[in-house]
Amino acid sequence: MDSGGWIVHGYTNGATATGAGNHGFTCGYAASSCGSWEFEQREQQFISSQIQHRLNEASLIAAISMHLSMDDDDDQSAVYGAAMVDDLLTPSPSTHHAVAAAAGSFPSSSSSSASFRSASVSYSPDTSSSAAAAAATGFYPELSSQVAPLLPPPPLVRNEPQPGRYTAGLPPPPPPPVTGGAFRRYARHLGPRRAPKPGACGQRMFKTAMSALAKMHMETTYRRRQYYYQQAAAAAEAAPPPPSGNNQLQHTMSERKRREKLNDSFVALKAVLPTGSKKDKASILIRAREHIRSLESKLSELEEKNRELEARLVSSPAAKNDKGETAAAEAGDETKREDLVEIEVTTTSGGSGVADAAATGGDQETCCTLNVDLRGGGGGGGMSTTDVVLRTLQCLREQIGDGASLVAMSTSAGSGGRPPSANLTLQLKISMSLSMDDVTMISPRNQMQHTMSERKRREKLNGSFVALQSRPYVLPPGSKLDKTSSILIGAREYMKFLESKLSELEEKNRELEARLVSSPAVVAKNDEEEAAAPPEAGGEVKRERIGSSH
Amino acid sequence: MDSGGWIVHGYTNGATATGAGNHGFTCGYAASSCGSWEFEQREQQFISSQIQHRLNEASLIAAISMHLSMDDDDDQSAVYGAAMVDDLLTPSPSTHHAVAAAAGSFPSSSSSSASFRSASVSYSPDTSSSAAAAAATGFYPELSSQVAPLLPPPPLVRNEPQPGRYTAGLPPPPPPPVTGGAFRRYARHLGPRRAPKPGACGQRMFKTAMSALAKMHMETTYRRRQYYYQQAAAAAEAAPPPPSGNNQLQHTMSERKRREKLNDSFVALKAVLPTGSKKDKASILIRAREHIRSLESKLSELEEKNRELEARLVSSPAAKNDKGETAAAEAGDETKREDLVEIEVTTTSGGSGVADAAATGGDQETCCTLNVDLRGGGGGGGMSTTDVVLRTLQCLREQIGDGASLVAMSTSAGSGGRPPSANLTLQLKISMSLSMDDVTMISPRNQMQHTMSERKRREKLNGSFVALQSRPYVLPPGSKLDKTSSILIGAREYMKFLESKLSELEEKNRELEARLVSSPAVVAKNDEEEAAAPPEAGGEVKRERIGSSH
DNA sequence: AGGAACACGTGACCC
DNA sequence: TGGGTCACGTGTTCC
Repeated sequence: MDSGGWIVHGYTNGATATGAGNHGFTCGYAASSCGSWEFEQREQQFISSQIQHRLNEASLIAAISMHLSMDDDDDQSAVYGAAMVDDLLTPSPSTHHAVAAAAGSFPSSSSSSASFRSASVSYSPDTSSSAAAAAATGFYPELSSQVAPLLPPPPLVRNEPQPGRYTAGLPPPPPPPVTGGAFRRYARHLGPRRAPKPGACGQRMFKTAMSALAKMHMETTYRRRQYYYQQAAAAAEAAPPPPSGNNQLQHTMSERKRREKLNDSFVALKAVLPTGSKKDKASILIRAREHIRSLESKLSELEEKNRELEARLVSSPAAKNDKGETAAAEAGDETKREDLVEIEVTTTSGGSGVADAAATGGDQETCCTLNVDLRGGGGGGGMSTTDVVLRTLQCLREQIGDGASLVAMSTSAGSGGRPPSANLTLQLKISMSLSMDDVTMISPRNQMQHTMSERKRREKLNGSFVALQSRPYVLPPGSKLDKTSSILIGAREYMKFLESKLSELEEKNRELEARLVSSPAVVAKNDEEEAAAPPEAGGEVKRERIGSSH
Repeated sequence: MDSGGWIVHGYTNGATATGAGNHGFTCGYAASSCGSWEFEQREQQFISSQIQHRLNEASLIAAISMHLSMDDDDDQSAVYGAAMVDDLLTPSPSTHHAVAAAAGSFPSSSSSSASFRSASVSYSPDTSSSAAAAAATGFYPELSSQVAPLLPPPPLVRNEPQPGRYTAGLPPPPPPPVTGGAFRRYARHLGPRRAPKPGACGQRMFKTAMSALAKMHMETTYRRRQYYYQQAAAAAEAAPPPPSGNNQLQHTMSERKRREKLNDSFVALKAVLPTGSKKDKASILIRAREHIRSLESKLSELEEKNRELEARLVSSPAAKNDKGETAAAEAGDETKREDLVEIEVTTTSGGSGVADAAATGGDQETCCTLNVDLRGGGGGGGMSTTDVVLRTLQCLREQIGDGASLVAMSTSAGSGGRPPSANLTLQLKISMSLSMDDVTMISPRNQMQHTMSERKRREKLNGSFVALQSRPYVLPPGSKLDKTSSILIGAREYMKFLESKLSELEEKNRELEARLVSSPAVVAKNDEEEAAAPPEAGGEVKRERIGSSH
C-alpha cells in the first residue's frame, strides 16, 4: 500500500538537535508510494509507531502521539464522546488542564472507549433518529438538527454527560426554530445507516472528530488570542478570523444545496432520457449526449426527407406554376371556388332516358340518364375530363349513396379533349325507396341539395375556424400558408406550445414541491389531477438519489 | 502569516497519563480563522505554541508536537523540504536515524526554515512548474505529475537532496506509466496556484495529517491488537484493517478517475448543446434537458408533418396500388391486396387506340384504352359500380396526374348492377412528356392547375385535420358533429383545457415559489423566467435548511 | 468581501 | 471482496 499518510515517529531521546532533548517527535506524511505502514511499539508509550515515515515539506516537523481506541460499544462511547466534547468545548483558558485530564483519563477508559461506527450516528440530523444518535449528534451541533442548525458560538454547556443533553440543550439559542425537514434527503443517507461496517469503522468518526477539533481549535485560538496576548503583527492578519466558524457552516450548507441542485438536475435529465440500464451519473451524461446526437441526426434526416417530399409534391401538381394563377387562382378561394369550376349539369330525367331507360325496366327501380355538360366557358374551363367525371361521380355517390347506382356511363371529350366542352352521360338506376317523386330530377335536385348542404357545412367549418382563430398563437410571419391552414397549424402549434409549457411547469412544480416536501411543511395538497406528466419518471421516488434505487 | 497549520504544543512534563511521562505533546489545529500563527518561543525549544486544544471523540487522544517555521524564503525551504522528503522516504529501517537527524537539523536551520505557503505548493504536480515547486511536490508524490501519477512502491531513492529529484526518480516504478495527460487537468488546478491565500491555509494539511493519523491509528490498533492482546472479538473485526493503507490510495485514484470521467462527460455533453451563457454544471444539465425536449418536440412535429406529407402522396398513388403504372407500363402487376374488390385490369397499350387515337393525332401523345373488369367474386360484390368507376378514376388521376387525360369512357354494369361483374373501358390520352404537351392543352391547363392546387389545399387541410385529430382531447361521445367540426371544436376545447390547467399550474407554482422564497433560504436560483412570483407570505419559514446562516 | 463553482479526499455502500 | 458509485465536508479559485 502505497497510500500516503501521516506517520508519527516518536523519539524520546533521539532528537538531539532540539533544545529540550527529552522529546522530539517527528511527523511526516507518508507518500503514496510507501507500501504499508509498519508500526513499532516502543518504550512505554501505548502507541509508538516505528515507521519509515516521511517528513516532507521540510516546514513540518511534528511529533504526534495519539491514541485511538477502536472498541465497539457504541452507545457508551457516543455518550462519552459527547461529554468529552462538552468538556473540550469550554473556551476557558483552563482547557489545557481539561485536555490533559482527558488525555490522562483515556487510557483508563480504554476499555469503554468510544467507537464511532459511522457518520450516520454522528450526524443523524433526522429528528426521528434515536436518542442515542441524537446524543452522538451533539458532536456536530450545527448539523445535528434542522431545528437548531447552527450555533456559531457553541452553547458551551458544560459537563453534561447525559446522552441527548446536547440536542436538548441546544435548541434554545437558534433564533428560527425551523421545523421542517429540508434535509430529509440527507437523513436518508445519514440516519438509517447500518452498522458502520466493522472493518473500516472509526475513520469517519475520526474525521468528524478532527473536524470538530478543528472547529474547536479555531474557536480556541481565536479566544486565546483575544484574551491573552495579541501581537500587533498578528492582529494585522488576525482580522479575518472571526467569520471562520460561521462561514464554514454556511459554506457547507451552500455546498450541500449546490449538490442537491445538481442531483436534481440529474434526475430531471434522466427523466427525459430513454430509459437505460445504467443509472450512473456519467452514464446519464453520456446517454444524454448520445440521445441529443441521435435526435439531431434523426431530425436532420427527417427534415431532409421532408424537403424532398415537399419538393415532390410541389413539383407534381404545381409543375407549371410559372404561368401564374391566371384566372383560376385569383378568384377568391375556397368558398367561391365552386363557382369557378362552373359545372353545369343538365339532366334528362324521367323514365325515358336518352337511351335505354327501358332496358332497366324495373318497377321499383327507376332508371334515369344523367347528362352532364361541361360548359367550356370562355377560356376558363380548364378542367380535364377526368376531373369532371370524377367529381360528378363523387357527388353522385356522396349524395345519394347507394340509393343510386351507376349502370352505364360514357364520356366524351371534345375531340382533342381540349375544347373544354365535354359530355358525360350517366345512366343511373335509382332505387325507389328514396323519395319516388324526385326521381325525375334526381341529379339537379341532389346537386342543388348537395350544394346547399355543402354550403352549410362550409359555413359551420368557417365558424369553427374563426373560433380557432382567436387563439393567441400566431405563426411566424414568413409562413405563406393560407388562412385556414395557418389557423389549423397555428392551433396545433399553440397546443404543442401549451403542452410543452405545461409539462415544463409541471416539472418545475414537481421540483419545487419536492424541495418543499422534503421539508416537513404541510405544503398544499397538489394531488389534484396531474395526469398529463410523462409517467415514465413518475415511478421513482422523488428524492431517490440516482444510483441508490436498486 | 496566518495560514493555518499545525500548532505544536510541547509538554515536557504535562501529560501525566502517558506511561512515559517525559513527553506529552499536544497538537492543536489552527483553523483558518486564526489570523496568524503565534508561536511562542518557550524554554529552549525553537517553537512551542501553547494552545488550548480540544480533544474530542473521546477515542482520540493525541499529543502532537510539531514544528512549523513560517519564514518566507520559499526556495530554500522548498529545496530543503525536498531533501527532507527524500530522506524520509527511504524505507530502510535506518530511517529512524535519518529522521532524527533531519529533525535535529531543523532547529539549526530555523533561520532558513521552510515556509509552507500553501497547499498549492504542496501539490504543484504540473511538470512545467519550477524546480522548487517540483521539489515541494514531493509532498504529494502521487499527484506530482501526470507522467507518473502513481507510484505504489516508492522508488526509494535515497538521500538525494537535489530538488526535483523525486519527480525524476519516481516514474520507473508505476507499472503503467500513463503517459497521456489523464490528470493533466488536475495540473491546472494544482500547478499554477497562487499564494495559498494566507487566511485559510493549512486546513488541508491538517486534514491530510489527520487522515494519516487515522490511518496510522488504524494500523496501529490493528498491529497492537495483533501483537499484544488480541481479543477474539476484536480479531473478528480486525480482519479488514490491513488493506487500509494501500486501498486508500487506490481508492483515491479511482475516485479521481471517476471524477475525471464525469467531467469529461460533462464537457462532451456541453459540446453538443447550443452554446449558452452558463457554463455551470447544473446549467449544463438543465440546458441539456431543455434541448432534448425541444429537439423531441421539434422532431415529433416534423414527423407529423412528414406523415402528413406522405399521406398526401400515398393517398394518391399508393392508395390503390392496384392501378400500378397502368398505361405507362401495362404490366398487370396488380398487387393482390384488392382481393375483395377483385379488380382486374387489362390494358391495351399502344398508339392505336380504339377510337380516335387519330383524332388526337399528336405524335407525342399516346392513346390507350384501359379495360377494367370488375370481377364479381362469388357473393362478395358489395361494391357498386359507381364506386368502381370512382376509384378507378381516382387512381388514374392521382397516379398519373395530368399526364393522362380521359378522352372517353364507358361503363356497363351487369344488368341489375348487382351482379358484381362490371366492365369499364377507358380511353386515355397520355401525354408523352410532361413538357411538350403543355402547348396543346392551354385552356384546360389553368383549370387543371387550379384544380390541382385546390386539391392540394384540401389535402393539406385534411392533413392538418388529422394532425389536430391526434390531440388527446376527445369530445363527449354524444356529440353528433361531423368529423372535421368535431376535430376543430375538440381542438378548441383542448386548448381551453390546456390553458386553464396551465394557468392553474402557474398559479400554484408561484405560490410554491413564494413559499420557498419567503424562507430566508437562498433558494436555488430559479430565475429562469418566472417574473411574477409575488412573495406574499414572507412570514412562514418553511423548512429553512439554510436559515442558520444569518 | 462573500458567494458560487469546482476539485479533492474520504467514508460508506453495493454488487 | 474489491471495484465502482455516491455524498459529504473542505479548500481554493473566481467574480
